[in-house]
Amino acid sequence: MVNIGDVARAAGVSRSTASYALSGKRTISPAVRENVERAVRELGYTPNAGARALATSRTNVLALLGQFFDDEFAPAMLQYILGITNRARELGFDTLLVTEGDGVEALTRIATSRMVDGFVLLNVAEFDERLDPLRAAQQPGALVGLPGDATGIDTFDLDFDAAGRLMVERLHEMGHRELTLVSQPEHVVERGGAYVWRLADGARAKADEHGIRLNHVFGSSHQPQIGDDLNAVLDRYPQATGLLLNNEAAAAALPSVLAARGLSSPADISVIGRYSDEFARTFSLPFSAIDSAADLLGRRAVEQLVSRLRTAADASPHVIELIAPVIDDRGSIAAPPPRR
Amino acid sequence: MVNIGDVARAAGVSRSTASYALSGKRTISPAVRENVERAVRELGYTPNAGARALATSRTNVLALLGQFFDDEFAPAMLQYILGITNRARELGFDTLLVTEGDGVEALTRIATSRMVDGFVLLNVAEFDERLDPLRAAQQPGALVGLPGDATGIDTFDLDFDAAGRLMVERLHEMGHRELTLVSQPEHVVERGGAYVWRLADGARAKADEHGIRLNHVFGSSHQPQIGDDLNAVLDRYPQATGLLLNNEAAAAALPSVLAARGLSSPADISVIGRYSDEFARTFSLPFSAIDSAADLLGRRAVEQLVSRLRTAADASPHVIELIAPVIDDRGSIAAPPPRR
DNA sequence: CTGAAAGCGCTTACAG
DNA sequence: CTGAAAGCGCTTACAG
Repeated sequence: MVNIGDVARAAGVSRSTASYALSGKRTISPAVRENVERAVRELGYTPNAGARALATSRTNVLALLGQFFDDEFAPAMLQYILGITNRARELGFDTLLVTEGDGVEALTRIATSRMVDGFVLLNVAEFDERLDPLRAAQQPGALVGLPGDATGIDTFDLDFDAAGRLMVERLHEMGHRELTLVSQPEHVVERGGAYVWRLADGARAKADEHGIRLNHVFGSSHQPQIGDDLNAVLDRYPQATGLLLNNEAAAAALPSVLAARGLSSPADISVIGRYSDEFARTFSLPFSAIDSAADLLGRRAVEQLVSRLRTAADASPHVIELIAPVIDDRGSIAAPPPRR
Repeated sequence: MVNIGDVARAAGVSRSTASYALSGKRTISPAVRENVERAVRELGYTPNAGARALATSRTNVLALLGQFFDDEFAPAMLQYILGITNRARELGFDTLLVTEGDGVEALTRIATSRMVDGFVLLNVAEFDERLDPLRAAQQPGALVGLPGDATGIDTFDLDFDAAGRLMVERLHEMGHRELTLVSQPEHVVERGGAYVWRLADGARAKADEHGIRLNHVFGSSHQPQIGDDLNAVLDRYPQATGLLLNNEAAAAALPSVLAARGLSSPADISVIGRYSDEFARTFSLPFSAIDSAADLLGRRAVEQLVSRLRTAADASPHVIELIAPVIDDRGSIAAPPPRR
């Protein structure tokens, strides 16, 4: 394989001059620079990544630590992943995707072997075991998902509290008086999936403010159970005129359930979901929904991480950035039907 | 950061002895070995990945080159990715996920910088531009997806020809005489998505063999267009009693379409899809389907790649492994309804 | 069974 | 504006 010595020889300069000509870290005479660049082109030279990492203590690689649970909605994860890998590349970084079950072990292994310059953690839980090892690591990190204690780590998430409030507020404006919220499975809550209760608490607060009755149930993550769950909910709360879905599987299942019951939205029932726009487009879920902002959150996390890498690691204070919820209107919100 | 010199000093041996004690590449007296192991534990030593890569020319990292097209079904990709990353880790490798648009440029960059020991290419097309650079690279590769010319590269794919045959055969057994195949969008074909015509050709051959009439249409990749497409197909071929779906979006859209038309499967129409079992479970698509075998294909590709890394690169002949299609029976296949 | 030393391919003070 | 040399942290012949 061609190395910088080959380039230097071909250009008739020393290895250090070749290196400087490429990095631009000191002034090089135009003639020499051109010779070096030509040699690079002709020989097809690319620096050896391992050698460069050893010399500079920089790898230009970020680690992306995912967590994939059977009872959460895996397909949604891809949006975060693509946002992160694409933005990282734009900023000059490659991405190591880490999916092993033991995130603590993986993080420690990768941090101490200095394979990466920084970490992005996905699907962060209320008490996330990966956070202390991350704080102990030499490399900085950024979180997608708000933990109970984000001290010392840049954090990005959808503002789920505001999302819950917004859902209720919008339906209140249209005149609804009773709503039902379908959340992720209770397992997700037990595991520390704070976004579930943050949205529920926000919805509850706003409902109380307006004197709206809010029913709250946990739905399954897969069909056909979630279909049964939805039918049960509709049976149990017949007076509810609006459905809030913080559960992607519920959004995917609801069209069939409504059709089977001879109901349509928004004529019979208003619906607001919370899922990514890409997901809605792929399945064309006909429901207005708060965008998960998966792509945006992933990109923001990478941007912050890289900016921290390019300055002194702790130069700037750590941020918690909660994205304001936005409803993509797909026409499933209207006034409730006349009282039966 | 603690290095092998620190370990050696703490154990009272030379750096080479410490290294050999850890690698087991030569016999070490038990006492010395224990001293070294204790030092490693106490100091929390992990070898520096860059230094090791430089010394050994091995990174223990694989590159996973994805291609994500807007008109194919992105969520399905995650299954391949997870199969690959998980199996790689089991075999001692981490995975660099590469998603940038220009796969040729990415492959060349990563190969020449020696960031990885091998490549897995996803979504390989009939004339895939990444194959020649892969053949030119120092590192071996494995493909998921069968190209027109797989010379010199290990290749894994579902046997789509057999899948098309199996779909038709199964419906023929039940007495169907006219079927409609809904494929991916025509754009996918134009881009070289050979699996589309391989399945269609297989279905066509088997249909001809049995004197079955086979209609073939290309469906959209997103709703609501795919819903319209399905309605158009049902209007246009009213005599067809079986639907073959080589299009995930069609499978996701069909339940609503059937419900809206007052049809049910299999009573009114038999349906066979082709998608991953996980996808079916997440959405509980009620249709029998040939499993994409995404997880299995990803794992097999990694296993072959790693075994090639562990022997001489070209020691064994290259394989083309086509996974035999298997139908997951979900009860959507039955005899056609009595002639209207 | 163990150690001293060379070498992997870079970058970057140091010296001119 | 440029070069000779040290050093990053490993592994592995070479020598004993």
